[in-house]
Amino acid sequence: MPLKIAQVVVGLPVEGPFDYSVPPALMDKVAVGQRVCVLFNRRQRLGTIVGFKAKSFFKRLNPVLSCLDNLPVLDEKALTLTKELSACYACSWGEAIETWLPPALRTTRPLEWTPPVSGVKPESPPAAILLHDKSLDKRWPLILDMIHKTLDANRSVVFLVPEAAMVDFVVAHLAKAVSVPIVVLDKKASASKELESWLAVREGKARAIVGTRSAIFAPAADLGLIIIYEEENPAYKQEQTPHYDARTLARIRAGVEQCSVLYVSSAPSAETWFHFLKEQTRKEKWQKITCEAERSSAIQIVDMTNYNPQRTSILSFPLQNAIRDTLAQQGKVVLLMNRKGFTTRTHCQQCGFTVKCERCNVNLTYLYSRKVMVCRHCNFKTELPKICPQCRGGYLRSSGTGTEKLESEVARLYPQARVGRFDTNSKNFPRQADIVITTKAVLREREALDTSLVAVINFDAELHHLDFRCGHHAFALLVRLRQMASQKLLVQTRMMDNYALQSVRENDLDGFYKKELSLRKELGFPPYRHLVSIGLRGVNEDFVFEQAKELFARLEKDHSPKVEISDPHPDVNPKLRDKYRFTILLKGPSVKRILAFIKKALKDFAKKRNMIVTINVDP
DNA sequence: AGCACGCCGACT
DNA sequence: GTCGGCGTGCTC
Repeated sequence: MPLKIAQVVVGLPVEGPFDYSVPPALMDKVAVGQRVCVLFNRRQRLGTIVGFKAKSFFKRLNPVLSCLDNLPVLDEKALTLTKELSACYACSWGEAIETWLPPALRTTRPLEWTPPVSGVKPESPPAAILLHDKSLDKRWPLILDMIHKTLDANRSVVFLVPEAAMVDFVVAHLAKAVSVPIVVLDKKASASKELESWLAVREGKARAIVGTRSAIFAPAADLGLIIIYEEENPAYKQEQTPHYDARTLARIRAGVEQCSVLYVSSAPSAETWFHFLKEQTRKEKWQKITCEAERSSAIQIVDMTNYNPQRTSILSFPLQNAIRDTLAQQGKVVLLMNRKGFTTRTHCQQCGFTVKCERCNVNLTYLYSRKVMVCRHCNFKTELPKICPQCRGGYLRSSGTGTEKLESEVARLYPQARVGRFDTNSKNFPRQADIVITTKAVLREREALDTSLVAVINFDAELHHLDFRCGHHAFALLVRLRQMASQKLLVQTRMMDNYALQSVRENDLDGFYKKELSLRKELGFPPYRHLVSIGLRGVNEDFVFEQAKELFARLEKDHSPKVEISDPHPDVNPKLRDKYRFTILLKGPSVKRILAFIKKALKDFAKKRNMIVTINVDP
């Protein structure tokens, strides 16, 4: 029997596929992986053919209106990868495909393209390698060697970096060593430029690809190697739906393509470390390479327990001395602070009123440089009020230290030094400055900097998050900063016995992972068990909370003993952009199992107009 | 997602 | 009576 019916998925949160008839005129054009134009719910939409069948249960089928590509842009591997993405991150196959496609092809715009000549058979079996580099200079020869081997075998390389700002640095490194053209896939290019680069990859004209997270979908022909640079960076996880993790997708894609994965990091995530511990014993294909450092810089920990920054300075005396000594030797200093702006709280001394963002209910930060108050979440800006808007009497007083305040403090203490500031909004690093005040944004520049002294002003702020990964974040921060400092890393803290701090101090990196993994195991966190969060948000606080409680009751009803469900609770930021937010957290041994369970509960949970429900796997 | 259908309150 | 508000269901 002829297979006349096309199975089509669309980029909406609906399960498919949907059946469409194929008109005779399109009979020899349609194919699996082809983008098509279809009428879906009375509207013209982009669809993708994922299969064919002979008969449909539906009486009246709409026809496929047109084929958009001369040849299907999604091959079998892309279909498998997107199917997996939808299964692991709780979105529809159609949504996964639209995530895979470049924005220009998420429309019903037609495309003419020439397929690559491919079909290289892999010479060596695929491998997974963790390059744990305790030194910064030894990683590149190893990385370039693997790239050369892959390109020489006529296979392509996808090089992922955590943020767009690192692309140029990596491209510069590769350009010196690689003779083939390097193409960059990133979202900051215009849609047409982006499509141009994407097509160069799809047509097999570019085999060395550098990009951020989404480049994990690069349609590379004969993919041989995926590199995940600075693997521990949380930016590999997407913050919008679908909340995919490029590190996990790299493993999935490697399985589909039979290619190798190289994780590069000085402080690998506990999850990746765990995989290499476990897999090493099973398959020798998983291997960890450690680059030992020749030397490591000194580390000084300053106990701030009995220190009152109000009375003296936010810079402890040991830090002041260290800065003075470094400046005397013409060395460069970098000071880290996790708060931007001048002051972080402005309140009335008479009535206690605090200036807050009405949309997010958080204190506004005062930016001295631009003379405005700004919300760190929604970017709301307002003037600094002269008198208290509540009691109309008292004057407002500001407190809390940000990078701008620190800058003025440093300028006061070291009037002879050139002081600069660097954060996510800065274009170039102030290389001429003797002392640079910065946020974590400095880490993306670290390989190109020559810094003698690095100091963390308020290390404890890194540990106060309610995130189970904050121990590792603090650890990774210290490891990388220590590498950045040629002379010394200084840490101001009131938590002298914190294990992340201790293991960096003792240079006992393996010890950190042992401790971290045993904690994760004990508390039932990834990688031992998996978390899935259901987020509910909406304008009416009571309504959203009621809905969250009802969903919780539904989940509890057929409670599987292997899945733990938390009560609905307000988020860390309970109100953001005028929406109240609640979360239900589920914990269990398998992601797919938890998702199946959620799907069942969500199925007859009536969708509400004024509320958004999102699912986040291993948030 | 986004649109139609339907079931209740205040209007010419 | 009926206009239109939003809650609910469906999309091949």
